[in-house]
Amino acid sequence: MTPPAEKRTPLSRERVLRAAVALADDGGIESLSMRRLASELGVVPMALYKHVANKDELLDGVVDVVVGEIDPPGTGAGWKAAVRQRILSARSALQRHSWAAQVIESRSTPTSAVLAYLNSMIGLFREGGLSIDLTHHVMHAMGSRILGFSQELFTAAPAVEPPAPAAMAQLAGTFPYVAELARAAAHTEDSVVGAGCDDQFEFEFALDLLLDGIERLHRSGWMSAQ
Amino acid sequence: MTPPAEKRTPLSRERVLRAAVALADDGGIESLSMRRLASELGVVPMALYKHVANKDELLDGVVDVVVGEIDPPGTGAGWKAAVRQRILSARSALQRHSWAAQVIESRSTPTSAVLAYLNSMIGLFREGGLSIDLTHHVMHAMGSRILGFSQELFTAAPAVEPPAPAAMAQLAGTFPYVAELARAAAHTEDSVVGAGCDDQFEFEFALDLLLDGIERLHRSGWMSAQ
DNA sequence: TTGACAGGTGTACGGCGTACACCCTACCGT
DNA sequence: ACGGTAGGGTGTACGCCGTACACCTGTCAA
Repeated sequence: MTPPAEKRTPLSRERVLRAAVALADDGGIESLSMRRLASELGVVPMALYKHVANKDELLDGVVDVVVGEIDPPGTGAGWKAAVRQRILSARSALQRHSWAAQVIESRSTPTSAVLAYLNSMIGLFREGGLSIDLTHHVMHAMGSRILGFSQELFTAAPAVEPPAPAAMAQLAGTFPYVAELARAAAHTEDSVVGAGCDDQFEFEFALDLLLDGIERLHRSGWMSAQ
Repeated sequence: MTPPAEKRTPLSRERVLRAAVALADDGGIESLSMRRLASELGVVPMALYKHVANKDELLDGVVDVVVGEIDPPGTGAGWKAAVRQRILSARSALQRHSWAAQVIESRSTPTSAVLAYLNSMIGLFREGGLSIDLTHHVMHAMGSRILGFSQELFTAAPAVEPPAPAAMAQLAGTFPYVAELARAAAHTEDSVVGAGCDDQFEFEFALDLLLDGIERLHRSGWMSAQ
């Protein structure tokens, strides 16, 4: 009995993927289910399967969306600066979608967008003059950090609870070194409120530690035993 | 009607955790469900909840089991050798349970076994003479590698399929640098059949890159800007 | 004897991914 | 004008998941 009404714009793979990213952005990755995504799009769950083969492919798709947000490599400057800048760009893309790292890690096979990114990254090293041999090992050494992963031990939410007064005392007794380090980190909180550590600083510290080491190996003409 | 029969030994938290580890060891992490675990133990699913609060706590428990397998720190030698050896021990524990890295990463809060491990790791640096400041940033820089994580971009199963002849050609066209690197890696396969890369070598390469950089910073009296 | 308690059971609910059969609409060549 | 085909949305159903809740049973202390 409803008049023709405005006919909703039909689904499309792209619309599905964008909605999936949006859904994960607010609500976290665990709220991205086929059923919820469908209802978000005002559609029955099975309708999605006309546009993505299954949930795995959906996840591959959202990974491609996120990776697509990484800036293209800059020009000029040396390989070191170019690599550094690109990785920081990747990191900021990952930070815009806090669930993305976890999803990328869960994939067993790289999507072609990821391959394209890796390809251009390898290119930066090679065109910077690094040998294939060194470039190969360097890619392994950088690992997922190349995609901007922080690789922290625990993403932790202690941002919400300060140190907790009593817990701190017990910590000091059982894990004195951890406690000492936590205290030291708390002092340096010239960053935001009580977040503890300056993630950006830590990331760049680690990144530069690696890049400097690589540069040293390169300059000394390092190569693996035969 | 069955006679009293031999009464099965009752469950216990430890028996549950051991069975969970065994179940994940063969069958992978996705085959570790409360229901399957229960049936493996000849018991009804809800029985498990008398020994673990919920699945999250079960996972925390299995993490503790795995972390408990890491060798205690060695004595003598310098901090660098001690750290190196301990991390390699952690790595071998993670390799014995290939699902463990993924599980540890999925936890949002460190179990106390992990904290104990971290504590002793921090201790190695501190007792080796590194400043609190440097130790702090170093712990961040090492990140999950401290637990033996490989941090490869993709664990990939290309071990089962060699390079695939046709795919390789297309790869060369679209991603020339990736292809070049893949070819280079394939040459060096002095390791096993066609696995491609020597994971152990790559891990130690990255580890030493970091440790050498850290040692250099330490010797030069590095400290963060105030 | 009683009663508390630890530990195993059975039933049930709501969520998940997705197989399969269906239907409706738009567009095609005749 | 007309039947055919195909793309895209639907409805139902299955088997899996984690787990809340009420229940039963055996053991041991008081």
